[in-house]
Amino acid sequence: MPELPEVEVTRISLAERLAGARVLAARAGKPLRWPLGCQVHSLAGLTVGLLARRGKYLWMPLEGPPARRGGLLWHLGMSGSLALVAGAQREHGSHDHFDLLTTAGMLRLTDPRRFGAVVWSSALDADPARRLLAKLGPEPFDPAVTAARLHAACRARRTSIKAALLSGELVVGAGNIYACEALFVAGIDPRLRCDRLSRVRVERLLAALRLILSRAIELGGTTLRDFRDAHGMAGAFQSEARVYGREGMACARCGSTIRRVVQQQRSTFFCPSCQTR
DNA sequence: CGGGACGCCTGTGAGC
DNA sequence: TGCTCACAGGCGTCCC
Repeated sequence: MPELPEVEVTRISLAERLAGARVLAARAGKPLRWPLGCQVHSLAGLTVGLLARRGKYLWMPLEGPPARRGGLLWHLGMSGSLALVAGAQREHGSHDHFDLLTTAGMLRLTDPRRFGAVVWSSALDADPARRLLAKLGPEPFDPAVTAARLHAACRARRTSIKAALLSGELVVGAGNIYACEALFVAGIDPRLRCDRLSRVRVERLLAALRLILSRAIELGGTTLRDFRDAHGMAGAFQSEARVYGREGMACARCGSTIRRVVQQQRSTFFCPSCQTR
């Protein structure tokens, strides 16, 4: 589910509520992608700081005495979501794999496929957090990301532009939905080799990506099935998708039939007329 | 070294 | 109705 917009929507819906809250207890359910890396009871007594996002990860600082302080790095995987759970619903279900009971409510990670993770790290720039974030590209809204720099990065890669976007090494944040949608807006064939993109087309792609990601955040993300923000609200971007999931349907812009191809084991949707090589 | 396939895990919908 | 198969929002690891 969660690409950058869904993770950012989650962050926004949680940050103010949790800031300053005290951790009362924690509970781990079935194993997630990586082990937690600390004892659940060692989290009690720490104070939640301001939630931050890096790529599709959330960083939750946990303040306390120097020997105990650190934070939790969260990832929602394919099917994860975070919710502030009301008191009456504290009984956990079979897909609820991590609970953080705080003075501001209970934060619960629900993740049927368990590709997500919650990992303790003593600091964001210490392992294991440092290692997990080490290969991430720059944030798409970072002003330091310019068309010129993105173009230079593109010229060094021979894979398809779709695969390059998904890798998160050019810029982080685009997953399968937003990579497809941004390439549609930019009018670029997803099969085009990264190093063949002209400077002007890279400029259009960067603008399209920023437009799509910011619009998705405004709309509360995309809810295909599971995604909810921390208050249980579904996103609405799915109704603005122009190509993703629309194989065989008419392109809203030109009427051509939307196609699906497979690139690196992932579906890619595109309009064969609007998107060119 | 870059690039692509694999595997992790569970649920769902389509087709027979 | 019940079975099997394809596919699903991510990403670290392995192999060529």
